[in-house]
Amino acid sequence: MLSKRDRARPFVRRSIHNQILHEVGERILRGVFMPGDILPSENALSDEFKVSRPVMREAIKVLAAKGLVDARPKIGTRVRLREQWNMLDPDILTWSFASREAEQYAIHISEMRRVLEPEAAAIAALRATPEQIDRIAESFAGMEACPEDTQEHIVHDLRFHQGILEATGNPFIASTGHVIESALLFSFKLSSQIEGACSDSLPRHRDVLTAIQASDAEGARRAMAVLIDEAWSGIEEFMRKRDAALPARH
Amino acid sequence: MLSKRDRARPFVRRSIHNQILHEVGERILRGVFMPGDILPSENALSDEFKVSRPVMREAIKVLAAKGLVDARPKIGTRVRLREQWNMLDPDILTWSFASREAEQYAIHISEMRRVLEPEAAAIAALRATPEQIDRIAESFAGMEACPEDTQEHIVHDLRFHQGILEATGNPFIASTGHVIESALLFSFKLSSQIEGACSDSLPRHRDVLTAIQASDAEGARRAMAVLIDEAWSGIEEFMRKRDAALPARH
DNA sequence: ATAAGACATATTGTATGACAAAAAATGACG
DNA sequence: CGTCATTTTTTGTCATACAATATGTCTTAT
Repeated sequence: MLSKRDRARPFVRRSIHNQILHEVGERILRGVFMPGDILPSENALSDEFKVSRPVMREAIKVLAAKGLVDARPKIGTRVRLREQWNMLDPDILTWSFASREAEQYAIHISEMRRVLEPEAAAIAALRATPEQIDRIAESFAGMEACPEDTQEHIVHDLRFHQGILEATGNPFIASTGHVIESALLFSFKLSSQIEGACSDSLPRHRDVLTAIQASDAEGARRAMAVLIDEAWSGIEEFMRKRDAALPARH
Repeated sequence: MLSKRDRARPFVRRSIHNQILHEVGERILRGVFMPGDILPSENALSDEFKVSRPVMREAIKVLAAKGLVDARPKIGTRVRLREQWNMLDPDILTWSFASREAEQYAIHISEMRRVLEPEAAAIAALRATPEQIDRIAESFAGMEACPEDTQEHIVHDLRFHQGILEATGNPFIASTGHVIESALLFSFKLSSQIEGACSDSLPRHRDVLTAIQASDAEGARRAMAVLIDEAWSGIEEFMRKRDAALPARH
């Protein structure tokens, strides 16, 4: 039942509970279960997924914890309105990109990066400890070592940005790392669909790194802004190309 | 067992499962269970709280969903490192302010507001629909109607800021509303401890509103920055006063 | 006929007990 | 002494039963 999706996501999903959580969560994000809808009863769901009710309940409780649903006796489990969803939850971010509006989400996430990361870089430039700077520098070295558009490159890229967020010393800003992660994964998925056109973002990353090493807040802010803008226009270009190739979309 | 805390939090906690979730979550944030620690086994915990194991498990699963713990067979349920916690989760935000580092968290949250909200106001100034502007204006009217430092005033204040976040049209930015909420609740709790000194933030709010109504992005950005800075310096002043009054603080 | 109240009903909430699976610790054997 | 099987502990899963809750219906009295 989940075979296709399982192949797409390499990491193991140990527990049955987890598989079901992701399946139902994705259904909600994909609009199979719409906001305001009442989910099938726990019994019906546990029948459908061939699991016991406790397992089903654990999954539903987790969905409720993320703000996706609201369970009440006699009423049932209702899908909450989108405004109530905790879009910054890592799982919800993942599921978002399985929905039909994935590109809309990408646009919004990019906008959020544009708000957060330049400022984070500026703060990091002022506060980063030597160890934190080292970690950012190592990530950059890793990016240089791996060819762009490879899985490994993405990992280092992510570490680079996450390292900056953590170097702000602000745990709340650091927690937005998941947002950046999903953005990078999306751009990777997209760019792997089209040949060539690697934007070569290394010089921009270097600018950010050197500014942070020099405790140059203003420079870090600007370099990061340029980096994100370029990355985003690269993605936009991809999408335009793809739309031109496939004129009959929807 | 939970009576003191129950009195402090007016809203009902329907299910036992929920009470336990909050109790254990708060213990983790308070450092009773430290990162790296293994929680007592499910059986031990369900005994302590006098609940069945399924209920205990549901609570633990929710904690795991928020990134606080990681359960594994034979190993147990380990408290994850703080960097792994999803600090933007509404519950974790709430529990944070029950910890001894509440004021540190407040500082960090304020910094995050300083990053997010001015930009959000600028975006909202460009994109807000008439209905969204109406909602912001109504919230402002509500703030004018209620005396500062009342529960009602806080509610309208929160709606004001949340309305701006939603008016960005960006669901991820809108989801940061919980961060602002916890900041407002904290400042309310703090200011209710000390008499007088209402900072009178109404004029600043009006500045933001009029800028948004005029689609003046730059004006909205600056007005919001001023608003947050003033609010924060008010809080700082409170804390200084209190520290002066209670010199023997650990 | 209408309105108020009691009751049936469906759904989530909680409890109990048992077994499966996994992984670490232990002990036996080469 | 090292390697492999065994034991053991903890979470993972299942099955079933009953309690609590809120909706909707149905009865009854005015």
